[in-house]
Amino acid sequence: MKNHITLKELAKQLDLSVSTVSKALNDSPEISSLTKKRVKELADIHEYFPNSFAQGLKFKKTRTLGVIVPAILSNFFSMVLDGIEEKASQLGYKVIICISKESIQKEKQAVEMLIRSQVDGILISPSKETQATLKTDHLNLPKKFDIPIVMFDRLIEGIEADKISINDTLEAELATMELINSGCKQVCYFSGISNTSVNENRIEGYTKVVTQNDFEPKILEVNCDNFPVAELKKLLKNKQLDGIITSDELTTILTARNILGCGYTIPHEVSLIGFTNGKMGETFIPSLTSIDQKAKEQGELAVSTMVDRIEGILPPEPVSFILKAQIIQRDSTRKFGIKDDAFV
Amino acid sequence: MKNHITLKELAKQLDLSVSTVSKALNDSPEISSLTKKRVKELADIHEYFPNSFAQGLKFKKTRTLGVIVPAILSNFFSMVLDGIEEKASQLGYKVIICISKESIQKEKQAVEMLIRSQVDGILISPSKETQATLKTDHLNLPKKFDIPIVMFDRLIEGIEADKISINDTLEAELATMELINSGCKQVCYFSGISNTSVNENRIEGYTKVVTQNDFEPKILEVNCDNFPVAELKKLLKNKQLDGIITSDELTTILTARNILGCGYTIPHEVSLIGFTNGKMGETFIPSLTSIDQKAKEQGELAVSTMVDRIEGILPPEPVSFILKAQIIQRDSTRKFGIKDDAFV
DNA sequence: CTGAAAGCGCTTACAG
DNA sequence: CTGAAAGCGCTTACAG
Repeated sequence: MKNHITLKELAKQLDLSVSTVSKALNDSPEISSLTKKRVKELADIHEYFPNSFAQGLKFKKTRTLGVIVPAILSNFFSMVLDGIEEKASQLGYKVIICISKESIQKEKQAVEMLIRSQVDGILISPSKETQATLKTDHLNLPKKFDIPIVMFDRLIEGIEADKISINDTLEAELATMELINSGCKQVCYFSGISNTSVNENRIEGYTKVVTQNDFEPKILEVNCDNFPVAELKKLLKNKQLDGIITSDELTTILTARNILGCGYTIPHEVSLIGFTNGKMGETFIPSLTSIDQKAKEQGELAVSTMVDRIEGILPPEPVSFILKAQIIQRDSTRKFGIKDDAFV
Repeated sequence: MKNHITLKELAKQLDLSVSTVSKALNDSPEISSLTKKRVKELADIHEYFPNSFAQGLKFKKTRTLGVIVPAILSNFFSMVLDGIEEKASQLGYKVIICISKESIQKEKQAVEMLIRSQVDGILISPSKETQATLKTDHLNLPKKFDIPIVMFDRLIEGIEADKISINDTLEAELATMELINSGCKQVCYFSGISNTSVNENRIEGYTKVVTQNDFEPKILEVNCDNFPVAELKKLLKNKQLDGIITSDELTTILTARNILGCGYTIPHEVSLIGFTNGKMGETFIPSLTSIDQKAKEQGELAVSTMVDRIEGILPPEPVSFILKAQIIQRDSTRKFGIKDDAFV
């Protein structure tokens, strides 16, 4: 930063005033084209960049967005970040990324840090802890500084923020129906992401459809560090399980592994649809039918919504966008029309 | 940002001067403790944060690091980023993340943007295009502005930068030996990341060991969007392949899938060791023996090295750190001591 | 068409 | 112990 040439220095070398140099560089119509040319040439030679602090002090805009995600070692959030980065750089915004590690404490620190850095807006998917405790004071802070928030994927009611998500309830309904239509009698929901709005919505959708079909809803909590094999085995043995909706990529893969490990076949004995469509499910054998949550699109839309908000294009009331997810048919489900043995 | 209270405003309300308020907030010994108390209380009430632009203008330090990675949808780089973010936030640094998408053009834009944002340092793993063309002018730019660079994983000679990596040549040698020791006669290298220093080093190590063992080195270029199944099948059929080193996670998984798809068994007919240890390989059936490249550690070390550099702790000459990778034994390789049928 | 001046919000040597 | 002043690098209304 030492050698950063300044307007002052440029002005001195050109024997002009700082104001003139500034205007020339900004292509002000006030300045003669000859002067502009001289100024720009020298600026090029010295690789002049305007000092962004000075500009920030003036304009009170940083063209920087803060992003807070619960994790980065997650295909879903990686894809969201990919979308965010791509759209932001396309629109000329920088992105500061913070990872809350599902901790409300780290999330709060991140919010404060981003405010102090004067980001123009904050994009956030809240931590599990925040969603579980509903302690959201720190999420109301940015508003006090006039910094808008866009929440994505995991949403919290009562926070003034624009919201981007899919309809998790509906998508869980559709996935459950899909399994039932393909002949499943005992569809369970395997949850590896407790304490998230997303999970609760999916359970709601799942439960609704299962109940309508006179089945008993059955939810298994999965700790990915210690998969509940015994429970799975019991369900399989007692014939209480022939279809599964899983909540996230890792849970999906581990579930599939363990089903095969217990000696059952997929999709014949057990069918499986997993939330989040990623490489892991795609490359598993058999490849897994997955729900594409439009991660990248959520990221892109979060950014463009934020930029619209910053630029005052949006109405004052928060807006919500709900993207349509999509079931990607692969080999962990039986195809429609091909009936289960029981129906033959 | 509108409601951001300033020192001036605070001073007015307290009937003090701006200087006194500033000093009080910074705990200067010049200020009486009573005054400090009054000032701090009011600052708390108004949730005062110092304006980081103004501070930046003064101190010429932003406590912000720029990071440029080729991709984020990669387990390896996600883990590096995880390490970077964790260490940086621990040391009180913010992180601006840019993704080059393996394009020299995007990489150059990112460098310029980061310079303009006056980051205190830049951490970079260069794009394939940069490594292939060796056009590195844009990587010499930061030095002109006294912004230090730390390169990680993929390195380029001749750039003044601190460097963090593993010894890819050595690790490829060890992996190749491991396969040979377990009885493989025809070890191939499958490359999905051409045009990277990392890849070339691995090929070098692989070639050395294979040649020493009087085998013919054989390298297959893998395009992950269009896996060369025909070539694989031919190699398998002609018995030219019973062991594989793969260059990256996706190539590894696709290779394993296709071997099984061709009707061969892993590890009995073909053994496999893959670079990059991630969830995909761990959860594959069979689980895949992988080389843990210490991704997170590379990220953490890149940050702490950068901070040492910024704080002037390091000697003026660039330093290099080489981390030791580790082979994680899983089920895609035969165990030592269990000889191949041929040896019984 | 060019320039002097004020101001963005902060810090810090210097006075008192 | 407190405050006036200068300065960080930029922009922009205002004068000339």
